[in-house]
Amino acid sequence: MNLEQVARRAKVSTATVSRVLNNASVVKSSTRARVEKAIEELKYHPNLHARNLAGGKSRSLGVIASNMENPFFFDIYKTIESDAHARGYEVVVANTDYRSEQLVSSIRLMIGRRVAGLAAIVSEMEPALIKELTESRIPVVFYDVGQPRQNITNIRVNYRRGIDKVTDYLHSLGHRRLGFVGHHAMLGPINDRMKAVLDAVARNSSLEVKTAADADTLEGGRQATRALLASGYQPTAIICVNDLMAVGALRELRERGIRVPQDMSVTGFDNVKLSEFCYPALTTLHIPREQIGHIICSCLIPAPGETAPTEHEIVIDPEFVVRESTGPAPAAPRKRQVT
Amino acid sequence: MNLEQVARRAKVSTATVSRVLNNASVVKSSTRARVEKAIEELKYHPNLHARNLAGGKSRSLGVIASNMENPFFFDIYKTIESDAHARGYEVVVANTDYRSEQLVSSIRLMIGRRVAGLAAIVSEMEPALIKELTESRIPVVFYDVGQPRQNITNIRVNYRRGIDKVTDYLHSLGHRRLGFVGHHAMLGPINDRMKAVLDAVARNSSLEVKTAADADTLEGGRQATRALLASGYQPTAIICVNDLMAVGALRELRERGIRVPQDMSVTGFDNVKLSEFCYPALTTLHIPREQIGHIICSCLIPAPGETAPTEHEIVIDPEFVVRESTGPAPAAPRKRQVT
DNA sequence: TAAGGGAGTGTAAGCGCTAACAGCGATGTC
DNA sequence: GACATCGCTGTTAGCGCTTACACTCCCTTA
Repeated sequence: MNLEQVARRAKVSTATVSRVLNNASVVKSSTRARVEKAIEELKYHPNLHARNLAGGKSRSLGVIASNMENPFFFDIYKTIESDAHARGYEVVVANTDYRSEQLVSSIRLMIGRRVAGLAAIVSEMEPALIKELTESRIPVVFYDVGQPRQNITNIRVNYRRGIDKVTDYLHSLGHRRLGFVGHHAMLGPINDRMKAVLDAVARNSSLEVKTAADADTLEGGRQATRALLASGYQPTAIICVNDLMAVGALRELRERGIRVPQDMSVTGFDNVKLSEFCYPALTTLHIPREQIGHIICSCLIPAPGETAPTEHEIVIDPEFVVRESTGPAPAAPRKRQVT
Repeated sequence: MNLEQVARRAKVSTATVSRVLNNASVVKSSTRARVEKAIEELKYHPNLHARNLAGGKSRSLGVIASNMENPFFFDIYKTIESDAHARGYEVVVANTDYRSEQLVSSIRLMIGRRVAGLAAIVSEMEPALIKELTESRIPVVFYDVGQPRQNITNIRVNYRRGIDKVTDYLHSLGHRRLGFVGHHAMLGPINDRMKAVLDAVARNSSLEVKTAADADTLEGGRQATRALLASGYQPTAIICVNDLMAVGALRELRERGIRVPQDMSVTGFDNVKLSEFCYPALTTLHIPREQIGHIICSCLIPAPGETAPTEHEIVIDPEFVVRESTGPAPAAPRKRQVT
């Protein structure tokens, strides 16, 4: 089933069929009708590869994320997708599972597909990629990682500011022994969150902290919390690298009979929808995912009659959201509870 | 940057470059090295569209889901993706948001991409699609909807059996007034779940039920529950169409001061990971998502040296999982509580 | 009435790649 | 020494589409 067969059946040339497909208005309506009829009858579906090849363009965006299972990434993706659709673009996604070799192969794949723009919402990085991407001339937006370049825009979150709000708040509630639950991606930005905690502790000699890490999942949050407590360390507050893992932490604490927030405070990060729906609802830091999605799209899709945006680094300040999972530190040194 | 430029730089023909790219073993290793060097230096990325067009094949699968935000769909997708990767296939996804016109356009898109196989994990349907797909000769797997055909395999869940387990269980615990929280996709399979509840109630005159529906999200579950209770109806158990919405229901109940399971029992469906991590953990029905993913892949990707599978309908029996969210019906007619 | 122009359609040259086939030295065989 | 064989590489015809350009009517306009 190709253009030619449709053309033959409609008694026109392939060019005319192509014009109908791309609804160029030059086609006479009677001709158009004939062609459309033929298309319908033949159940013809244009070959997108041929189209892209011949057209040279692609009207599609690539989105690469570390872990789509985490609603944080998904929410950004969702926004990008709907913005892109609104402007007639397709979007194709890829997961990296926080592995940089996956990042590399995904980016190669996207370049191979000749996407019109590429968003990398990832925590891992491969330095060589920057050069490769620069030379590809494709508009790129990196979230969290990478460095701004001619065609590369960076979006960053001011983790330090965010984490400081959390540690200050916890400190003001009397917490002194902190725990940090992170995930396995020990690269740049995640470390930013962790380092921000460590720095805050370093600045204040009354504070201490211990860390644990596991996979970026509900189960991972639970395991990391288990590991943190198994060591015998008795924090009064646990700062989690994100909401998903915080919900996992909540579960582990509940099973140990440790009440939140009476016995232990817990904080998340991202302000994912789930953080309002879990119990207790999470104190967390809001990252404006929709806004990020919009920004990404506006960087990637040139507004009609406009040149590429010149802004190269955008910093976002997370907003502190207090809910139910934090409270005053328990007054007396709490006896370790066993389930 | 195309094959020809690489060929020129490496002083070989385009065919040889192509052979290197497809690592045909016939190329002399010294030649191969020269070509690889040229590829590296030119930062050459083969154009996938040209490749697919010329090759005629595609080694990619399409996966279409109603709502990737719901971990149920995502888990299946994840399994398909990893199986596909293991066999050297790419997978490209699309969301339908439960809208059948989106389904149609997504399927068209996939056909246009000439995917090697197509999985539709959707609850909505468009009858005309079946014929279109049959004629496309692409191997297709439908989950929940559609009818088996020459090239179409169907996977179904025996919702009736599952729901019966739930209603029987609730009945044995003394529940008589039931609520059902569904979502807006009022087509086939979802209705199956709802109809199964209605039928169970019809079979047993001591039971009554009232239904409400909203979006398939946490928030939707909460809203539907609110609507259900706002009517003044006082169920002692709420059966939710899936876990995600059940977690939303849990939230609404908590805010109203209705304790689960003491004042109200709640059940989910799917046994998504979240159902273990929410509070209280959900009584639910397990649907083996990984198994489904594996089945789909095995239907779509022909095993080497094997013909297409002949199995056309596969029925899955959900398994009942009792957790914390269900308990005996409250003894006395409960006074309506206000927050 | 002839020239000009626009509306609608056809022709054909690619887009970048693959793969069948051809070519061509070097080696082996009788 | 003639010839088949093998290992490697080049030539080239598409894959299905888009699009510049050419062309044909038919309608204006002077």
